[in-house]
Amino acid sequence: MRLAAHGRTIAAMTKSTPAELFANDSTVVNVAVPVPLARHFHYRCATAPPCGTRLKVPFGNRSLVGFSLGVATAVNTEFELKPIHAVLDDEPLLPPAVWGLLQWAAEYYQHPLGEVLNHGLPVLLRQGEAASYKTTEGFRVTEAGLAIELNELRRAPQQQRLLAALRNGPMLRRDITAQEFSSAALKALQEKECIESFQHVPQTNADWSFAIGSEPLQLNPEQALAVAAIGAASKPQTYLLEGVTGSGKTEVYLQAMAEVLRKGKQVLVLVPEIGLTPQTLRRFQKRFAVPIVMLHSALTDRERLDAWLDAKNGGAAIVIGTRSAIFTPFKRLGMIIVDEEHDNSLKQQEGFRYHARDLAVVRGQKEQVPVILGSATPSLESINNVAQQRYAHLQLTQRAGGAKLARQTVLDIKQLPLKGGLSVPLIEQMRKELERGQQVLVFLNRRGYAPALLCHECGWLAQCRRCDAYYTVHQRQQMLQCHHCGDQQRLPKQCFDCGSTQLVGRGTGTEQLEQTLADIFPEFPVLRIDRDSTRRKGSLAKHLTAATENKYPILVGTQMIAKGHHFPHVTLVALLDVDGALYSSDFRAAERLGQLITQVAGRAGRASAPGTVVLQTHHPEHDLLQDLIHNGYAAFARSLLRERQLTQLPPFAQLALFRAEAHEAGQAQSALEIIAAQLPEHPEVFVLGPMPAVMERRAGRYRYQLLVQCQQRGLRQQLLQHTLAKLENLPELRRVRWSLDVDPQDFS
DNA sequence: AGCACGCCGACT
DNA sequence: GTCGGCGTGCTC
Repeated sequence: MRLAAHGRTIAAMTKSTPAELFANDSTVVNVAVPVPLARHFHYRCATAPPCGTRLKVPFGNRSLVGFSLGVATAVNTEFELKPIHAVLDDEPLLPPAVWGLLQWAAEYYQHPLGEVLNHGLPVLLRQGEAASYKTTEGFRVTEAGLAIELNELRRAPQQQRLLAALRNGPMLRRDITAQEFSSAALKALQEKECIESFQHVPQTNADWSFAIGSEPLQLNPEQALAVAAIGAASKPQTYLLEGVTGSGKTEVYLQAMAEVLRKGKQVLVLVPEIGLTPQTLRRFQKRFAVPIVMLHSALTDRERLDAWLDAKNGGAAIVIGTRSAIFTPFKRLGMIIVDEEHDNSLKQQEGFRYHARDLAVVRGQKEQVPVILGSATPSLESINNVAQQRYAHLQLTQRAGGAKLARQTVLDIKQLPLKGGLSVPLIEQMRKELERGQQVLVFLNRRGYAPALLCHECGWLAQCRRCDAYYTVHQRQQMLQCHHCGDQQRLPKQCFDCGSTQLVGRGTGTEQLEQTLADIFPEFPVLRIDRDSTRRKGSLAKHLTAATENKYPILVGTQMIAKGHHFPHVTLVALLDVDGALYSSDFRAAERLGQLITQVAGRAGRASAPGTVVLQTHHPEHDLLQDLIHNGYAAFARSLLRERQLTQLPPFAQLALFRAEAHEAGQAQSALEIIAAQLPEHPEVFVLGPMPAVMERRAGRYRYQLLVQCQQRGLRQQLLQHTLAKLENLPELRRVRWSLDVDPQDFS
């Protein structure tokens, strides 16, 4: 139906065919459809569904759920429009604040509105489910069922058992079948009219009463000041709560929240990863006797929708969730808390690449609620926003209970022999600590046995066939594994090049470190915590609990242990290899290293046993390390910030990164050249590239990048908008995968 | 993103 | 002779 002869504008259609003029579907509605296309689509309908309601619409030969954007004006199309299939909501699905936030985000991140709107919804709503609790069938005993003697059913033991169970209270069908009652027994009892079915509706109360569970803790002066400042603000604003590890940030959150909850308002808490939430949840539950809802990945789609509805209807007082929870609708939002605001996992790294912390600040402004960004190691962006007086600064410099911050030391390992990554002085220091009955934490950010497999005779290294990377040796599984594309193969016995059997692992991973430590300290059990040792569900929590008890004097871990958990018995923390980040090409490497070291150091110690941190390095004199160790993260971060200003890097410049991937390097590169050619010349805009990504080939694809650097956000916005519109239909770009990342966090 | 249409290899 | 590989083009 694309032929011009068949094509008619709406105007022409209504003029030429009077029958259609009076047809029921003469209105045209604008629809945002969840496809990666930066345009909207028009459909016919009788009366335009209100803007913000979901519609079911035909799209190609499939049927999609999209959002009504209201009546379309100036429709002039060559196509005959299709009618919408159905209107799914009576009223706009999202409250204006969330709708506005999603519109804002689509524009800011230059991502198609249809996909952005879709992203803000629980899966079931994306699929067109009604935005309501689902009633489920339940069963309860009748008068007759109560009157009957259980003995009368002795010849039907199944029925007897079920009736007895139901006499204790009604049950849902799914619980009945889950408890191994037969559905035949259920049916039989129902036919005897001993039981009846009813529709169970989940609790939908839109209100909760505020009650304190446990008493608030006594605040130190700094904490009290922070809580008071948040409570006393005449106008809601954003706060950066910068508190050293163990300074009691959570207590400040709790007491600031109490005020909000007391007024009957709801609180949204964003956490970087869900590994932390059981702890946080327990603490919140203990303090407040109010409904708390968690949004985590283990929920079923229905549970997630129910939680979403609880927030929207006002039934949930507190919602704790990861980054996508920033789009949760609330009936009476009163505060947003972003814990560990520096954490990279708050930025989505695929598709719709938004930063939940930044959106939290935008949402706080839109809804006029205070936003608290908390961290022991704030991002340079947030520190700069404090300096620019966009955020209020709240500082906690004292550790709770008088605990001292760990003493940080540098251990020069130049020319020292290493045993599985450990230097002799470190081993001796560990031995001292262990023999005093203390716990030791060894941090190594590399899982597996060894990061490469080397032929001792010819120097050959086992290289991934799909990436510019070496395979990691996994000894226990007898496998080679590429940590970049997931490719696996059996551990070879012979060199592919010279056939030698002298194959050895080069470098050290946590698996090897665990073994080495077990050999050196046979009397002290070792516990390893990394993605490999905690693969099974719930085993991370189990490992973390085991680590806090004193059963394992030696802890080995990766990134995973750097977050949230506190190990009070640990008095010595060793970081084995921090050198990689010192000379990285990524301008954020130093910031991340400082955060990592400080966070890992903060896992240790308590009042009676302050900790020591040992950094093994080949560059003990490096300015970054010296600055961090002698002046602490706060000062370190501020000197990095000055450096960023001199070099005109974020937060003093606004970046956007185009990425392209293709099976041939030339394709990826020329795609970005085409994009670069579309970028308008401007004296305040710098374009860098196209250049190959740090790992040029990954999973069989060549990857290139094009960096756009701007002084002003507004300028960047205009520029990107203008450019993307032109890219829309370029046939040269169709063969490659390309994407745009606004405020890129990670350049890999 | 999906999904169909469309031209070239290893299989009943 | 077909089933199916993924290149390329379109979606109101």
